Amino acid sequence: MLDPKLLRSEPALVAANLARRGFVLDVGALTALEERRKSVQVHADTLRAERNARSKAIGKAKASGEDVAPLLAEVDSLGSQLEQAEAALAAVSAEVEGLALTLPNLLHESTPTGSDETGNVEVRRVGVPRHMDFTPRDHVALGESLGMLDFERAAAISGARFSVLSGPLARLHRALAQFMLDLHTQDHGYREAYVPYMVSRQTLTGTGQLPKFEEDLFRIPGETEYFLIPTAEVPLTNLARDQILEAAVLPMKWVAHTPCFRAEAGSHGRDTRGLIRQHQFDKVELVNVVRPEDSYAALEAMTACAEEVLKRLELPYRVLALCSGDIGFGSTKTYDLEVWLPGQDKYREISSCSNCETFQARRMQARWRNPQTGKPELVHTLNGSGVAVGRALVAVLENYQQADGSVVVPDVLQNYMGGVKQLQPSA
RNA sequence: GGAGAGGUGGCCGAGUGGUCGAAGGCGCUGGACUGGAAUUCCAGUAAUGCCCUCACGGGUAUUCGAGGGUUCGAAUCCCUCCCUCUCCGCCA
Repeated sequence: MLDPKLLRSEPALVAANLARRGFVLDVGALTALEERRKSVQVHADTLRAERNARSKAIGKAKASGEDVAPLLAEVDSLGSQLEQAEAALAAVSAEVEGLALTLPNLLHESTPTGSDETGNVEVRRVGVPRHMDFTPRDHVALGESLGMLDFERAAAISGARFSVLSGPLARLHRALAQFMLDLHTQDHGYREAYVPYMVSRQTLTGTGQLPKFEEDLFRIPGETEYFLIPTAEVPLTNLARDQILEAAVLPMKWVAHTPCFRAEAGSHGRDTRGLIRQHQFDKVELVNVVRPEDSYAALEAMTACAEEVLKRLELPYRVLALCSGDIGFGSTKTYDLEVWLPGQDKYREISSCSNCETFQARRMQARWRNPQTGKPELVHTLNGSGVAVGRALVAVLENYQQADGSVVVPDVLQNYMGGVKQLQPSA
């Protein structure tokens, strides 16, 4: 959510910023709505003040034993007037709120302008794709020929966009997650968390997935409404919800390994093959809750933490600064990490690190006590994948494949594989 | 699932229809005392909207788990829901 004060005082400025996203903010309509809200609220407040004053007088009169009947008569018509005014206020407030929740975040000045992913700017490229003197296969061919990856059984169990991993491949998947968790907790100062995978509507509103992107989520019917988390960003960031944090506890650096569930609405026909786009996938997620002045340094640091995963796995990748047309709803600035996939002969997204500044904090009422002012102020929140486990598995399979269809286990994972150094068919 | 008890400020906790944004305590901040500190004493100490003000600040409204209701007036009474705790049952 944007700062309502800024929205009121500088609507043109806000509109100009959002226009870089291709988002059209109707300043005239917004201003008119705001004017209406203001007058309705002042009216209701005035009536309420009147009523309060008179009620107080009645109380005093009663206490001193006077006859309160004439006072009661005076206040007679106030009730219905106030009721009407409050109903009007509730209606206009709901309208304002509804609008506010659907506005995307302002962009940081360093976010490049562009209309779609072709406008993203490559910041750096790390590692060189390995030369293969054979035609590289994609992870589906590799996994299936190893006999460890089964989309047919998954389809029978659940339908499209699910997978079954088995044997050493399932273990490799687990090894990747363990490796990432250990890296971030031991070397990067993150605190591990185990969090709910089912969350409330309010929680998803806090991080910005709702109300606008409900069709991307899985909702569980039942007496209590739950949604499956689309990312651990949701529960981790909401750890700060409705809190006034002491300055000393900042920055909070959380890491969690969770499954993620996405309906992938609107992506029919995209990445239908393989593990790239599934309804269920695992991810190791990083979340920072920081003082406002630290958030851009934190974004660089968090991106470096995600990159370290790929460096240690010796996977070639590049870093993109997402442009205004491709960046997420709640983010002011985002770096995507794209890993090299020989099977697709291109770089594919494996991590996304974003600074949300106060956008989520305002929705969640996540604050800290600023020692300078002594007042509660909104924190900045950041999130980043560190990294997507399923896609990391894809990258390992494709980059470490051998001519004979076997796959070498990266050095840093061998301890997690009980000494297994290579995935062989029929293992 | 059954029975009971609760949810009040940063924290603990009093408050069963009016002068209650809310006693008291803790914590925190400032001041006095001290060579410095502890102790002690004094004072201050919620958020948010709107209006006025260049500003300092002031006014007003809302907020006592959430939402409805009763009433001139609700932290307080009624209804629904959520959450926490205790005991029992069940269970991983």
